[in-house]
Amino acid sequence: MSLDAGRLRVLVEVAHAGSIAAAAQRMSFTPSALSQQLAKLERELGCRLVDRGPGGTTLTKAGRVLVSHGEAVLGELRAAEEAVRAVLGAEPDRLAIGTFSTAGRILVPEALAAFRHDYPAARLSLLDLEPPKGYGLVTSRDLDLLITHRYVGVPLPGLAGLRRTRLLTDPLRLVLPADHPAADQARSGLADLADEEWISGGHGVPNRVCLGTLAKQAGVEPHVAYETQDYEVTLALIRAGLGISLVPESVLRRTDLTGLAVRELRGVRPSRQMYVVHRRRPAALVAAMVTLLLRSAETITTAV
Amino acid sequence: MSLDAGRLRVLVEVAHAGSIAAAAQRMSFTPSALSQQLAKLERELGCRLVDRGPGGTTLTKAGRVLVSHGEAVLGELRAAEEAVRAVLGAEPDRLAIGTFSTAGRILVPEALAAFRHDYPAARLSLLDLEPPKGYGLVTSRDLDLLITHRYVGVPLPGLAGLRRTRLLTDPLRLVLPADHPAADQARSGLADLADEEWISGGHGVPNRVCLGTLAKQAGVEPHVAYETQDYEVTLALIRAGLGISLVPESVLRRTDLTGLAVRELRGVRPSRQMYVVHRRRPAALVAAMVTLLLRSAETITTAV
DNA sequence: AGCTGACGTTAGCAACGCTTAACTCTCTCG
DNA sequence: CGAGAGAGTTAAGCGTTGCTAACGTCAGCT
Repeated sequence: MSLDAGRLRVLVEVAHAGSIAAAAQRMSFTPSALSQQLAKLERELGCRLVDRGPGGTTLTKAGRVLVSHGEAVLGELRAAEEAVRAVLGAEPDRLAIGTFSTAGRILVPEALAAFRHDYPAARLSLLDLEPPKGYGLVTSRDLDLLITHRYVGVPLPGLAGLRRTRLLTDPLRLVLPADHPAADQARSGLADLADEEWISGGHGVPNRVCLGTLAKQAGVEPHVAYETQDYEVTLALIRAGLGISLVPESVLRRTDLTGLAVRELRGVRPSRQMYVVHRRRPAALVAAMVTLLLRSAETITTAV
Repeated sequence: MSLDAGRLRVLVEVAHAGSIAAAAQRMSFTPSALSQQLAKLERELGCRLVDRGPGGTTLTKAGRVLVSHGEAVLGELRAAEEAVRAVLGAEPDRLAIGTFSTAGRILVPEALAAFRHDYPAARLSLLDLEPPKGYGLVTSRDLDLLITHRYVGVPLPGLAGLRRTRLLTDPLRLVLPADHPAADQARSGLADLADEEWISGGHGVPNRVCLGTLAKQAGVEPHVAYETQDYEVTLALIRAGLGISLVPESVLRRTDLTGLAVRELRGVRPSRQMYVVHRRRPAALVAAMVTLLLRSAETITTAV
């Protein structure tokens, strides 16, 4: 006897949604149904898969392993269905793209416009995802394409059977209020800024990890006073004189910079790199979109 | 809504067994149950998957496509289960090997003996399979290892995510009765033997395809009077003076050759090549067995 | 304390899927 | 040529599965 694909789907959905209740809503079931399916799955395997806690569930080690394999199973199931439809003469016309916020503003629109022109019949869907999430959704074919990034110093997620192409390198700039004392120098070292109040992402966010790594190399520990994921918010805080931050070049290019001073860090050249991730043997639509994204990235790079 | 893995399993079993009734027996169900599952699968997809004929079923084009993807799904399901067991500390101890008859006699026993010595706790299972069958069983994890062959001129099956390693090249010899007129010459061409009665496999059997290809190159058409898959039978027929045949070297080495004359074909050097096929990222047991098989193959080759 | 939100449990009911038993079709053999 | 065997399908019956609904439990919060 073998595992049931339906139960695996439940586990994967619960893992993605973060709680049984949220997954149940997505799947149009009652939480009870999912809970029972999970319990049965755990009974079959003889081990716990999720740790039930108030405020949501977290996966056990076995659960994480099973989720990643479950995504592969779901992906194969969809591939099977798609292959039969292809035999019947149905061209795939759906393209689901996952992207992080900045890319969604600076990289995707241009590519999407060109794509609409080349394939007017294609049905596009977009999903916002913050790195390093989303790899599993490509494996399970919920996404055809994932645009993600990685700050240098943060390890890249392993790609099990996926393909990853670098789109562009996005250097990080030091941004401070225009009237800040350090704004006079063209370059400042992290050590010189040890007493500043920093603005960055929360614990574990790549953003924050990168800042921590850089500071550690400089022998200092930054004081993060404000935590936000959103670079627009970050810039507003800086403008208000509440702190300083490292902000990607690509974000700055599309923003009003009045009241801000943009400098380079001394000694190091931090950056984040943007990638596009898709399955091996991409369909025609996927390959076309990758090409357009690369072109869009090139436009940005050469515009520097 | 998506395909059901259980129904895919039914389709795959039916494809392998060649008929609904045979698959039902293997799965301990009634033919009616499988028939209903297949019907439902066809209804869901909106196309026929099997052609019902008296004396068995054959797959439609869509059916063949779905079977190959179904095998991938089943393989992922087993991989998922195995991965969880691995997290729980269970070492895999099962090794299922598929082999064709000659290899089962000349190549496998030596490797198997060494394997038993190195891994006494491993549970081995063997399955007889005639090439080019068996690739799908590796994908679906029914087999961990497939020992197969291919006569030159016969196309190799495509390997979707599998790895194939050549074990050895097995030259084909012309075998005729000891008192046959042509037995005097050390070499004879196929054109010289155009009027002989040949012994070979049935239509579509690689054996037969190879003979046909060689003969076509020589501008003749062989008259196949006796059809058999079994080389022992073939040799017995030759000994009885009923015909001649091409027989692999490896078969001849383990057989009593009295009453037979072994010669080489003039002009061509036909052969069959033996391969071992397994999944990417083989488990420790699989990798060890491959090594032993390669060593066993080397022993045979150098013993020439 | 009492409330809220999230999860687990139990009872009940609907749907699914298997078996039994008939039927169709084709090929085979006396 | 008609009986029989083999393969597959269809219809009816029934057990199992898996859902919902209502209730029970526990942690954190006001």
